[in-house]
Amino acid sequence: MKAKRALTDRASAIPALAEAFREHGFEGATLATLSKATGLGKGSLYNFFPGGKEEMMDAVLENIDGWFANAIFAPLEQALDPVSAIAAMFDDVTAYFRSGQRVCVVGSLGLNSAGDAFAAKVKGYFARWIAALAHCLEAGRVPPALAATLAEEAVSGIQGAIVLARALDDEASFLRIVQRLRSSLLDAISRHG
Amino acid sequence: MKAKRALTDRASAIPALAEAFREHGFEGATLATLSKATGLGKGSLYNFFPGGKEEMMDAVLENIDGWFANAIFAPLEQALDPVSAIAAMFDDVTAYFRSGQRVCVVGSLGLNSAGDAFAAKVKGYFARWIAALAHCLEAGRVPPALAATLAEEAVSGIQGAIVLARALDDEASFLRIVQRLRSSLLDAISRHG
DNA sequence: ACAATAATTTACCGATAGGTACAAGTTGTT
DNA sequence: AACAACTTGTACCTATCGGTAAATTATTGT
Repeated sequence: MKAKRALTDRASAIPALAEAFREHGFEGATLATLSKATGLGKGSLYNFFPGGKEEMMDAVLENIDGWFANAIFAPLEQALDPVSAIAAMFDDVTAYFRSGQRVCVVGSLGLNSAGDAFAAKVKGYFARWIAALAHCLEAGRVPPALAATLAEEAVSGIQGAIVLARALDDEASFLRIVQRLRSSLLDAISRHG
Repeated sequence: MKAKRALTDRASAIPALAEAFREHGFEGATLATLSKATGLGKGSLYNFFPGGKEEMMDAVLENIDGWFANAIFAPLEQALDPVSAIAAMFDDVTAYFRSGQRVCVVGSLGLNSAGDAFAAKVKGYFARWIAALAHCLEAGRVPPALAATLAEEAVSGIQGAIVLARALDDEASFLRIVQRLRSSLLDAISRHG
């Protein structure tokens, strides 16, 4: 066998990398930081990610995208039960972002020029999220135009809630804002359904 | 006379510093970057800001806070004409953030650990904005509880709109989101006024 | 005109950045 | 046990980081 151990170890380093990038940003996360976070020496890090920090961040984004695709996007796109899919989305997102104390790596990447190299992935992540949510709302009989508006508003609103909760160091504000967004979407479905 | 020229030149460097910090973040903005952005040599920069990058960022935050206090917070707190104060706020904010293409330095500071040193100022900025907006809504006869909710939602929503517009590289989404927030607040006033 | 003061340039500092090279150690397979 | 493939630690590289020191060049009030 050839790559089995390599793959599992590379994969198991990614969550730690993600956490380091989350906390320090792409520029702020030094190789020393990443080494400490993963418990891997610099040599090992470059063995798994020959492309350096950029490849590490790429892997992190891939990993995040995979998680969201599986946990969030797929249920929305499937839309078997729009109401509970959306309810689940808000629950999962609240847990994922630790009530706003955990930064969204993807969102924060878009904010400074260090993230230019990842612009396409950042764009794809948000575009897919919004599209999936809009589709789910439409499945709940919300008119397309309103569905698009609400979806955009919800995804944007979640990002804003993270920024605010971090700035105020107050997760209650995150919870309030997200709760309102949730009600707004579910109300729309129950109004039109 | 002693500090006259010093003060004016220091002050005139601040907008350029702000733009550099906006684009690259605190860690990402190197002294070389800041030097190029301001047209001042490293030595001159340290002459005006002996405390280095941290003092530069402090000055930038002070400057931003001053601008917002004057252009945004004061009219809201005064609340002579709530409707036009809020309408003006959205206009000014849209122009200030260039329809979401310009990052909010304060918000982005809160996102990574590099901003820990400025946590108090970041918190104060958002707290004052929300309080001022809530006060203005109350002056428009919106009940206190609803006013607080709407104010929080609006400030958070603007931050989210910036994140999303940057991520999608689409200022139209910023404009749509902010337009909806504006309507939401003005409607609340016209409903209760 | 002149001394005092402020601003800028230049050169420099140690520390650390991201990244590479490679030898030594593990590991699984036969 | 032997072998190749994979993994890891160490040492090292150059560039640049934030920051400093001192010399030089305007400005300034008197």
